[in-house]
Amino acid sequence: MATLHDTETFEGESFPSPLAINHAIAADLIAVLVAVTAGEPRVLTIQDRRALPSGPFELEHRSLQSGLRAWVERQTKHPLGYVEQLYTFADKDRAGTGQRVVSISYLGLTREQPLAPEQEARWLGWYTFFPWEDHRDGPPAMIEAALVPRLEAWAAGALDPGVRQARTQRAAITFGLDGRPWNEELVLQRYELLYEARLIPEALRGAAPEGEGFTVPGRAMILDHRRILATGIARLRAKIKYHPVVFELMPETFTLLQLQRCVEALAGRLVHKQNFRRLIEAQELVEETGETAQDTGGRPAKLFRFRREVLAERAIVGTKLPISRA
Amino acid sequence: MATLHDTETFEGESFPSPLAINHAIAADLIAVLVAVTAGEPRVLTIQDRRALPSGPFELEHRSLQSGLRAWVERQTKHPLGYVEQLYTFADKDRAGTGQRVVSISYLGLTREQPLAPEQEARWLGWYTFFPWEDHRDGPPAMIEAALVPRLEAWAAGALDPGVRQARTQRAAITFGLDGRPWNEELVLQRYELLYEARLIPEALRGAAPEGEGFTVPGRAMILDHRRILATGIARLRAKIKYHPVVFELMPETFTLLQLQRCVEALAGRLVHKQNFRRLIEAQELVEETGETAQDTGGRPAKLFRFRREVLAERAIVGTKLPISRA
DNA sequence: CATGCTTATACTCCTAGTGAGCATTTCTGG
DNA sequence: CCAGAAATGCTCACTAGGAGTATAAGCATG
Repeated sequence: MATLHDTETFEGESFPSPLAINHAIAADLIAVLVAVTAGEPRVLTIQDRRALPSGPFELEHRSLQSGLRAWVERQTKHPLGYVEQLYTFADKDRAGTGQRVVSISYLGLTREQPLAPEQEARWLGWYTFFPWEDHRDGPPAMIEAALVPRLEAWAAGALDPGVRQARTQRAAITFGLDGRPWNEELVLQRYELLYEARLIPEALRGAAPEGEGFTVPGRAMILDHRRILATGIARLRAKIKYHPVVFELMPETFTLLQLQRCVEALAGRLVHKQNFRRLIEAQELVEETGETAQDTGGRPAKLFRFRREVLAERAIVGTKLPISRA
Repeated sequence: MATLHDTETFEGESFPSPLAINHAIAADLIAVLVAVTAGEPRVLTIQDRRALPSGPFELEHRSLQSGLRAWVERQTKHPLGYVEQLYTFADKDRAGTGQRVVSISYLGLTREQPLAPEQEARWLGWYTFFPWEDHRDGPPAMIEAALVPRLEAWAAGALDPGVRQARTQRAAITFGLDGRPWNEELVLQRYELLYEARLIPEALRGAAPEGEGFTVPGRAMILDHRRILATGIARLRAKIKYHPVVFELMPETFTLLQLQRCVEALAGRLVHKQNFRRLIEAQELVEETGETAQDTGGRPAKLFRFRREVLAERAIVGTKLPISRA
């Protein structure tokens, strides 16, 4: 049928009926599957650790979400505790082939299970892909050593002084330079900045021959998979602050320090122990099991379990506007 | 080509290559276009106010986002100040035809412009579709009068006492019953609750013949467009709290009260005037133009303009975890 | 078995943000 | 001149959350 996006008029017919089929395209699902093991955030990868698992668009399921869940659980035997749609990518030439592919990406939280050795899938720490994102021991040295000089060169390379200033400012804000605070949620912005500055191997593909140009440490992935992973990390780092999803990554029972280490692993930065406990307990997110963990290396810690009831008891709040409660 | 989602094994080949085309499906874009006119939040509709504008999946553009922007601006002559992807819907039988359609929905902010009279598109206040969402004059009477009794009946209709209790609790939380606070962000949850309770005409289609069953006030839309609209409203209500997008809905210059009325219109609730001003000025989001508006009916108000620089100066923050700044 | 290391747990202090109300100023319309 | 409507300025009280101190309870080791 005729599509109308060339029509310059805007009359009755100009908006096609929502029932009309406009373009047949190809679609698939891409999953960012996250677990936290031994205090490290990890993602499931395939293809020699260079790709995120992607799968068919299943037609049988009630919803995309349930389709994704069933597919992952069948393929990996990892039950998914939490699933959330991330973003739909359909940029031109994503695949580099001229082929238009729509990829609907999802974030899934799980607990790492042993993978059969013949399987191609591997769990890998996500800081392998984003070494500049782990600030648990302070800002990684590679930021000052490798990123800053190249970002400065990139900024200086702009002809227009306004652009130069804007690039410098963007780098300073996203990477927390010049005494600015580090904002762990800007994962995607940082990746995109490095991409624009052509410091990411993925950005050089097609243009320069592989191997040319200075690139920055951090494992590359195929196509735009690293961007999708960055999107997932950013979403998760934001989410843990107002929704109790961390517990989907924890074992059934855990100590408060384990919980804290898990949050820190995801956020890539440390939190104040006493305040963390105060916050968790004030919200009544957990309850004691009555047991203690003896292998802490110090005073035994009480074991806790997530109070699943809170998911029903509460709705997510979080208000920044001066809203009257009257 | 063969899809692998029936395979129960998980070996090398089980994850198809991301380049593989798994299913050819139909895709379109759906836009929630919002403006605030005369203190009322409005959305652009077509098809006798029963549908959101939807359009073709454009292949020429660099990205989905730019494709949507170009399409809307060409069709409606409304420049879009802000565009954000909402959600991708592909649930089975969304269209009711068995046809699988993927709809990528977007939220766009603009300023209402006159529409040519022959155009099918119409701006309509969004509370026409969600009369229970406007709490600017206190909770609408229709909640107590029309919603609560039917939700109670629905809850009581469950055989299992646990389900009864859960339904009652959900209704109480989402609608702020039993002295609970009203949370304006739960737009989608409220709509889905009413949908599940079969109080929404859209939920009765196909099952019961049209006209049967008690439904609740509020204009219906085709397919799942009202759900998409609810998603957009919810997203916008959340967004205005931590990102300065309201200004995309305002004229070039405005008084602080106009700005406040705009926020209140979107949030569906009132804010404390003095605190609102304090917040806006503390964040240095606006600057005085030097002029005053005389037609306020009282003391003339200073006119302000949005300081666009803040978009570059700042990154969005907002932290709820006890994160150390050291 | 005393000592020191490690971790858990309990309090205290301080400050920025913010909800709420009062008071004063400056306009318009009778 | 007076009432009404906003705009604008200021105070107050409370809370969340950042940071530090102090104490308790285990283990390893000489």
